[in-house]
Amino acid sequence: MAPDAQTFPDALSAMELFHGLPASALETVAVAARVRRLPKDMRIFNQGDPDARAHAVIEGVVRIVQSGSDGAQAILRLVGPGEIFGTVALFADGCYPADAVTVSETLEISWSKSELLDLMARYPLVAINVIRIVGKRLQDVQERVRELATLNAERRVAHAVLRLARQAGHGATDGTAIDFPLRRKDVADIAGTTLHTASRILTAWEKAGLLVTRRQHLTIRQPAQLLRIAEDGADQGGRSR
Amino acid sequence: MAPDAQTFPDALSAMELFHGLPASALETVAVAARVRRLPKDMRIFNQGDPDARAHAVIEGVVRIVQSGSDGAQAILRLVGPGEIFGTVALFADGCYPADAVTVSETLEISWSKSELLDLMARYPLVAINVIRIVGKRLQDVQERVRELATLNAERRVAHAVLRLARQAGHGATDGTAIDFPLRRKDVADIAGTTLHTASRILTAWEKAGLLVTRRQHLTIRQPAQLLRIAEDGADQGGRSR
DNA sequence: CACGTTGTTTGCGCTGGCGCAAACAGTTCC
DNA sequence: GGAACTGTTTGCGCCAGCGCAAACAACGTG
Repeated sequence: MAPDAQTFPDALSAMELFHGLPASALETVAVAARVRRLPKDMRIFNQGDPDARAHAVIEGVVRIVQSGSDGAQAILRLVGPGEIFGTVALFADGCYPADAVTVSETLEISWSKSELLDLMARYPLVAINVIRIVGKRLQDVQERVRELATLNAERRVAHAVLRLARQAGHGATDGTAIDFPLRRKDVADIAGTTLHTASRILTAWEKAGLLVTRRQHLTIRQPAQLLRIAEDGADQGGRSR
Repeated sequence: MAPDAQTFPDALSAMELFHGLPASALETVAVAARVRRLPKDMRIFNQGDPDARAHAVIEGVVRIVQSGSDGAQAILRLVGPGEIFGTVALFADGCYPADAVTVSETLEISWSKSELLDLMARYPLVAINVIRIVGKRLQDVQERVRELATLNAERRVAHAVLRLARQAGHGATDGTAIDFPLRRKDVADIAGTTLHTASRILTAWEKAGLLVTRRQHLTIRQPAQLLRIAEDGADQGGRSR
């Protein structure tokens, strides 16, 4: 697990960013990179910081949060292994548009702007990969805009939970578990609601047997039912009324 | 105004997509392009259509709308002259993620996937431009996610109106006018609220003198006050309570 | 083990803004 | 000019879900 020359090429070649590159290219990439092992709850960068770098997660999870002038904040994304983050800032105004904080202990790798530009110039495929990655993310976020604009709180939470499961779900015998600490507040900030409403909804689902929660931990038992709530808005009658 | 060889290079060189390209490259671009003049309310593509092309607006405005399984829809973007749209689909799954409909008569230009890839291969700068454009858009949409998740209806409408003014505002003597047809329903679908709520808010603002509306037309008189509502949530006391 | 910290649940009241419905006002078409 | 259409305003009732507050539960720490 130590960040040595052995584990790197594997981790790098598994990244979508470097998909399709020859092994020799990965060497170049590895040489240019800065790698850090970060403890839990470590701030990697803050909203508005200049001189952005291109980051990626090798192990662990990073939370991307945007805060408003008031305290209110929205979780834009949870970044898992193999995914990049903080990269679009390089090509826009150079300032990070959100905060990045580790959710659990994380192995992070990053490149400076000039290093990334060099890589893209040398391997144009990297640029294509960036476009594909950012494009997919744009589609995701746009879908979320529609959800926030048109769905009620329960359906938004359902979408949030399913998205988390799809992205970070670790299949267990008794369902799909999310294997990093996830607070009620986090679910709320992802779904665009309050801690209280999110808690009530999750509790109701737990009583209906759709999922199980331990402190900061969540396992989905009946994804089909959740999906139905997310899509139809059909509550299965599990909640008291 | 006719789409002839004279007007093209000008329009193309003004596009951010081709920023920094030599004149000779623009010739290549122009040759590969398909250009169409479209009437108002024409559907350019539909959500889910395969075989996406890369589009751009030369004149006019195009509305990008995403619809849910129920009728509810959100306006993701209004595309003005010089802007590209429908392009990220090329690099993702090849299917358009939303509908595109002309808001007014529009001169549209487009390229097929292979043509765009050729252009990017020949002129790597185009790929960089795409990344910058999509990156900026991603930042915009992410900001909107936070707004939808944390702000109340009035502040969301204020942000929507200001965004429209910034993007498509035509400065007149008596304020900033938006010079394409804009219905109350459109404002609502942008701000993530209902036609009724949007109407009430705009009417209140009109009574307070912040803006003037004629049918499908809107002129901002006091952007500073609007900005204050958008930022602080400070209602200027113009609305009766 | 006692204590502080952090996360979760839940009751209660209140309100923003949604939903319905109806009237009204420009526009286009015949 | 009348009729059909499209867009806008507004009144009214209601409820989802926010906000407050308080109790509870799990965890870490000395």
